[in-house]
Amino acid sequence: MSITQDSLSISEVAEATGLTAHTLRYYERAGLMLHAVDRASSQHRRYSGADVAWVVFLTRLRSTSMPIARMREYVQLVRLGDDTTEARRDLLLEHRITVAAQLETMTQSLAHIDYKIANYTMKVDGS
Amino acid sequence: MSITQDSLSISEVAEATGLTAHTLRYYERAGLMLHAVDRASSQHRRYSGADVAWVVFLTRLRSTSMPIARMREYVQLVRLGDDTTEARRDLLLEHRITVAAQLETMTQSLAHIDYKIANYTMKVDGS
DNA sequence: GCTTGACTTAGAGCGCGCTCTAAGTCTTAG
DNA sequence: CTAAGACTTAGAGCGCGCTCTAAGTCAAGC
Repeated sequence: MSITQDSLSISEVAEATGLTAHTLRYYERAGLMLHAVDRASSQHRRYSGADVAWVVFLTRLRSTSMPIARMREYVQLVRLGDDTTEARRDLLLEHRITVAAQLETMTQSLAHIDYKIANYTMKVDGS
Repeated sequence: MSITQDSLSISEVAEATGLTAHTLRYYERAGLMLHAVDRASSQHRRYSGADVAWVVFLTRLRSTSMPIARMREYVQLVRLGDDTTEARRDLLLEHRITVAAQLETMTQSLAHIDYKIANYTMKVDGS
């Protein structure tokens, strides 16, 4: 598709980010892109490097379970420019707290699961 | 409700586990309990200590994102008794792998988010 | 000119995990 | 005897995050 060009097709971005083309369109519709993605003359989307970097950032928020609606709030702040720096930081800080709690819970649960695994292994291996 | 009695009502278990009574009934219907919960003469559920401990274990599996269907598989193995020890261990080991991956991804995403927070803080605090 | 295939859109559909509703039962207090 | 309140059931409904469908457009290769 692209030879040596600094914009990518939707399927290339899907490939690069691990999202599907469907999901990329959905994210754009959901207002998660900073601006509408550029189009080729064919009306096909052409993602810039910055677009891709942004999508990757979105996947980081998602992988930490930030809801789409909250991500949209963040995007809106970014769109508003430098005046919202503090608000953006606060939003991320708040999110950070919930992520840390999640990690804590998961880590503890994993420890309990590991304990169970160890017991089972004793039963299996031991006489 | 219970004075000094070793069985708990559904709302007490809800309180103790952080689940709702609705969810507790749902879990039972979904086949996640080792056996139907005992009933008082009023037909109200009476959870034993072991029942509560099991529910807590279920919440550990859920907090690590194990799907309900997979949890049900595990429960079925437990019901089948000692012969399934190895199968149960394998199921937990497999789950362990996905949880570890999740933790890894989340931790990395959190690091990126922290980096952003640090940048914002510099902008806010610095001149 | 025709076919193939990657894309486009609007909008419907889906799977999951709850979450709630409605109607009924039982126990206890007044 | 009545009313309140905690429970019961079967089954419907919901919110989220995709995921898919159908019909159409466009560009490239034969």
